[in-house]
Amino acid sequence: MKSPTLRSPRKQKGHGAERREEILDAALALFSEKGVHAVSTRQIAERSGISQPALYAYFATKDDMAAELCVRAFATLVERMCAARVRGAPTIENFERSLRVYVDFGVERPNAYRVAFMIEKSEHGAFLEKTGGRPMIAGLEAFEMFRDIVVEYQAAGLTVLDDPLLITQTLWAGLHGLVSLLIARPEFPWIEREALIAAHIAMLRRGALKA
Amino acid sequence: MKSPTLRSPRKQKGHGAERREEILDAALALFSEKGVHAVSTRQIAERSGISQPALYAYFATKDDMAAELCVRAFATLVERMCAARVRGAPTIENFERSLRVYVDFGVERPNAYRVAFMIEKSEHGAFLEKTGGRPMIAGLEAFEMFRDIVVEYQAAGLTVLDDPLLITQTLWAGLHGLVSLLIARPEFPWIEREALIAAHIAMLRRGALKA
DNA sequence: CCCAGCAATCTATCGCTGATAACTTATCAC
DNA sequence: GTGATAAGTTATCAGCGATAGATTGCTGGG
Repeated sequence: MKSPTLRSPRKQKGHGAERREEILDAALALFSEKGVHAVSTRQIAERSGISQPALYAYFATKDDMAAELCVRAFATLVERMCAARVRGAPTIENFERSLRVYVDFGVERPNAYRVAFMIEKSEHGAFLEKTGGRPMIAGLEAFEMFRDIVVEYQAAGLTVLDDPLLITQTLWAGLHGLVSLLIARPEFPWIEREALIAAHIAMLRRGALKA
Repeated sequence: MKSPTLRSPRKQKGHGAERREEILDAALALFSEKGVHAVSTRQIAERSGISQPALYAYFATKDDMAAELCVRAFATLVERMCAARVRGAPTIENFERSLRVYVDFGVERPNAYRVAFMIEKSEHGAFLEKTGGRPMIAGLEAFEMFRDIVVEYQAAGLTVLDDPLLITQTLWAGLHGLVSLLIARPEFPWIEREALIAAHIAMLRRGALKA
């Protein structure tokens, strides 16, 4: 008989990948609640129903868990941007829709967004090294998809500038600013969010596309 | 009876406020080298030439040191924006110059910028609470100066939109995106920095001002 | 059936962190 | 001198991420 109140009921063999998913589920929930930094490996272990060192059988470091979640999240961003792209000719409306996909992703998946673009190397020793730069690479894939979209509009003669890389980096920075501030400073006296996002995207579009 | 006479400062090696400045100097140097998170209170103490607990006679927490440095840095930002403002009529060139002041500040004082806008509440427990939101308030002062500038251009009929707050928040987000990415992702394959900054500012200007 | 082997999980612990408590010393007022 | 007080110290705390080594439970060969 296994009483749930017993302190150390050894958890059964975790069937490999399933146990790993359980840990990721727990980590995702906690990270989303409190942010990566505020969550300890002991908390993740407790919610996963295993001991804290057992985590290290599945992940080399705590950052690795965040990195894994981040990579997965970015896969969905690329997916969404790709979907938004195929079903639209290069028009102003579709351009803004593409930018909107990016903003929505960041607002909906703040912790994935944080790990990929807002966490700094210097902040925890060597995050980029520890995770092999995998979140960054996943983020770059999204960036390249973004650039491909920009190339379409530039080829159609709709852009103010000619260098697609310059346009893409500038637009990306513009979008990132809004997303990261909304994530990092939710308590700031923002005007109504929907209006702000719409106005921001419209401003970027006016700055990037002709008339 | 308690005499409210001013007490002469009984100072030892570190003459009161001087000691405090020594600590801030050490902290600033270390923070700039490695980033706030990567510096421990023991390192700061060692460079200050005192024991680690002695720091807590001058600062309630480590975050307090960062906050103090941040507030000072922002005072210089407001100063610079103010200076750039008084000597310019509302023209396109002067508008871009104002935006440029902000970007230059962020690039030159990355650690102050980080503490004010890139560090999150969730990242270290309760940074905002612990520091009484002082860095945030200092940042808001800069924001308000920025809004005042925007109001000038709006009053001169140069802006595309009418709501100064909306314009300011949008422009600010656009600028923040570039600054924070340059700070957080220096290893990203950016195009040449000067060209990027100029193009970014020009894009924001096109999006915000009429023709 | 039993038991060796092995992988998964445990308890215990390391060195580090930020922060606090309690003791000591230097400098002042009287 | 003699307390009082400010400023430093040493010793210590709880919590962190991560590691070492003992221990449990499953599994395949006899």
